Amino acid sequence: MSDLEEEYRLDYFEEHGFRRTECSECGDHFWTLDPDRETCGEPPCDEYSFIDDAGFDEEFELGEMREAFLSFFEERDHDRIDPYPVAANRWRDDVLLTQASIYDFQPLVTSGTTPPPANPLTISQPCIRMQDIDNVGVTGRHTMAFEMMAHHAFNAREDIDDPEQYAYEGEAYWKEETVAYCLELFEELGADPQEVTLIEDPWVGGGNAGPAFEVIYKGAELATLVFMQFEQDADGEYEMKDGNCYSPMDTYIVDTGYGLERWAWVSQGTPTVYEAVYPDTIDFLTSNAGIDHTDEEAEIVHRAAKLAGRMDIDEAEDVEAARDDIAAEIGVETERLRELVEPLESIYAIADHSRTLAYMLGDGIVPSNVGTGYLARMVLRRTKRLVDTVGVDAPMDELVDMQAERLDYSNRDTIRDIVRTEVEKYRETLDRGSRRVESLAEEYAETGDPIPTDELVELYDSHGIQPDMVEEIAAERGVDVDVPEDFYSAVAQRHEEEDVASAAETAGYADRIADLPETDRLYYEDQNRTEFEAVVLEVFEREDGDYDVVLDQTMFYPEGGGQPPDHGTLSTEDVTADVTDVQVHDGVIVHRADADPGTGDFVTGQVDGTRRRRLMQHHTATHVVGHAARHVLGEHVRQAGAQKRTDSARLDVRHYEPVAREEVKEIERVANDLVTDNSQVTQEWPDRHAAEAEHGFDLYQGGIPQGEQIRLITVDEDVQACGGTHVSRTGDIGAIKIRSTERIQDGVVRLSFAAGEAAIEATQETEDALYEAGDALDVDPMDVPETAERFFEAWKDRGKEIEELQEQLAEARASGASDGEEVDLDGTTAVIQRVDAEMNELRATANAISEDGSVAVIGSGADGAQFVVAAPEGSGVDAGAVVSELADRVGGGGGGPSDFAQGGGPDAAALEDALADAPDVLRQVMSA
RNA sequence: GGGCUCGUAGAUCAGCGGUAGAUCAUCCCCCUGGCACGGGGAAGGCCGCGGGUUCAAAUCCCGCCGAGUCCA
Repeated sequence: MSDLEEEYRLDYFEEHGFRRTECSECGDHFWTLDPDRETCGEPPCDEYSFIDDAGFDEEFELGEMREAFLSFFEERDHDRIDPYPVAANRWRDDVLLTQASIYDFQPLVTSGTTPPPANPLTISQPCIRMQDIDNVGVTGRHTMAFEMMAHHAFNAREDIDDPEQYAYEGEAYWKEETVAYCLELFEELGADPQEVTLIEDPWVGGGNAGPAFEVIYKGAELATLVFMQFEQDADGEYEMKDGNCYSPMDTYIVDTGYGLERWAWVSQGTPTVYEAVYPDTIDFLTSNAGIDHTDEEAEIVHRAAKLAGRMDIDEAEDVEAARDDIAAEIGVETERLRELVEPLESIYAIADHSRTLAYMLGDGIVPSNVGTGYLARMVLRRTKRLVDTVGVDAPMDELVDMQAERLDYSNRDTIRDIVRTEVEKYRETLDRGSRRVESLAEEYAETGDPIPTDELVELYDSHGIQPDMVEEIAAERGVDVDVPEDFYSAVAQRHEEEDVASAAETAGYADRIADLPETDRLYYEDQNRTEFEAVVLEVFEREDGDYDVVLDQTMFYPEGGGQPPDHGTLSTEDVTADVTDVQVHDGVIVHRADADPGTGDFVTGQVDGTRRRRLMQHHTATHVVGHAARHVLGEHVRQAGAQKRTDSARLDVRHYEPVAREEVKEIERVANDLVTDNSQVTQEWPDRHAAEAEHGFDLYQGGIPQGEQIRLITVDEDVQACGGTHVSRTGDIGAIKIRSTERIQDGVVRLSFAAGEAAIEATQETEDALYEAGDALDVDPMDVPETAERFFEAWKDRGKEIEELQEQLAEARASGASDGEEVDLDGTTAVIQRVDAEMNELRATANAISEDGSVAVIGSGADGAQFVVAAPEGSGVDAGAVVSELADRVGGGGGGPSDFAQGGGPDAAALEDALADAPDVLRQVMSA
């Protein structure tokens, strides 16, 4: 195993007089200019020394700092790149949120598949790290939202067999320049280089690794310089700290990260990072919450923050532990300190969370119960709780809007709307929750037991009610709550048994087609042609008897982008094979055919034109409907999935509330206006970075394509990266009919629609249903709604009337008792009667008789054989036992409480005999 | 994407195989000089929809629709 030590020996250090030494406290190796330095500089080995003693010549606000950084690197031949969205799942599917600037370039750029937008480049990338959520506000240094300033260089080895296989070649720069830039930046800002240390700290992440420096200045970690150059490899010669082995890659990448907030903080020397980042917001929130400290109190808070900053506090729990020490050092009671500091901690967190929400919602995340939407919902609810606890009296949408304004988002109205909707939803959840907890607390108040853990887990997991809320409500009713220390792991326990379905291994194509050339895709050349000539390159016989045919070129569109494959035929002079499926694997298009056209032969391909045309209409219509939905519902609307068919298509779209009927009509109108405009639908193949720069990541609503060139489809103002086939003018769609909308998940709405002939068919189908309903009701179709309503009302009235009549009839029967047999049972009268009617009537009759003081045994042969037995109180007859015995005689069963029972069986023929035996049965039961 | 919970009167919920209930709201009557309260009564239900099991389903099973919630 090679050690990485050599990797850190740079000429730069040699030339500038740096020395390598080992920290006397933690044992890490680091580089320094200071001949006397013994410790690495990072807490806990050293303390923060910039608080009240700013680290640079000038103080920088956030924007100033960002500009200083970016222009510094611009002056040194880096291209400035616009930041990417915080929703990283807009361009990659392995993560939800952007957590570092390098996320922007993974995986396609780092692997060398796609060129970077510029090389080298500099960027200030907004990031969100949810894992820090508990620390925000409390530790003084953690923020959930932050900007990672960075300079990146993408390099590829030239001493390999085929340097051209990568999207970039040669070396922009590597370690020497990276370190030099970093220290030059410090010097330019007026930092004392003697106080800078570079700690050797190998980096590992996402299957890659490499040497790295943590750059520390006055106790604060201000930059990380990562030299990504290894990839995971079981046979690799470098063993990294994660225990895996790594070997060198052909590409090697400079990945740096400079935390903008920390740089601004160090430049200002405020006690906490929040005061440097959100001075205005904090002023607003403190005055709004009515927090007004005396000079003495302000001094205590200031000293406490300063002390906390100096300590090694990396987690919120550490703060709690440190609170006593801090209070002692300042000379105040711990409790007093807590009262002063805790509201401020909440306010810091509110400021940070509001900014996080502004980023998330500004970048188009819609709150939901899945994905990034869920994360946004969690942040919003947490913020709302903090706002309520600390007594801030401003609406949430205003707090978020303040940040959105600062971040210069243009969709602020939508953001406010979303926040208001979410807050309202949360209020409803809390209402529901407290009602539930109240009734539960009352239940346990009666028994005197504490509310057990499994009830708590259930409340949290299924109803979103936090244990502290349960405690609060339960306490009002004097009920204890059993909250275990490891509550959240008890919740996790519940999820542990969930099965992890293993993905079925698909297609054994990979090795079989690896040597075949990529198929020429004729369907992009002329999307309206259906006939073509080709040469058969290879034929594989399938296990099911069909054949997989590979051609040199094809007009057949393979399944992709939610568009199903073309069907059609491949013919030679001898054979005509039906094509029923077309798939693409690594650029090789495979046609599934029911006959073997013969390898090496010429074939004539014929695509099923009707099917293709219908699919194209639906595909273009999908773009049109998406565009119309965006127009009507708002800019946040984005595709969350789509499927096209020959008779209909569906488009799933992110939206935060149900789509109203009026909105559906409006979308339909806008969409059909686009059809009427008959504008050209164009395709082009621009460079991907040029396309991204011009149109943004909204291009990738249908998925993220690979490669340096991407295919763009433009329909009116709507531009999307799309591999599907499209009609050439919007007029060719014919018509668009939205058939239904439904809520797929919270935050996702499905629009189902039909285009072209299918739209006509869909309309006809709906009309048919209406006509049939009209026929059935014998009214004009237009009168169906009114008539249906009238009929439904009349039907309900009749039900009530029947019930009333049945009761009257029952009473008449009971008082008349003419056709019933009366039996005397030790002073109590029993009436045995056959009434061939339905159960309701039987019950009513039995009830009426029983109310008159007699035992009732009613039998019916209307539907099999059925009995109802009712016994007045004190009769000594167990109705359940009687019914059970009688029902047994007609081949069934029955039962019920002793005063009223019912039952029956299929054998109607035995009913009379059973009723004849009833007196005996009654006597038997009474004596039993 | 997966797990869990819930759909019963206008609202909130109970019932969880055997006659559909409570509270609030609504309407009427009584009490009062009037109001609040109190008392008496009435009206209000495709028990989400569709299948299945059963002599019998609001209740058990399956599917669908709708709502909520936790996790990745």
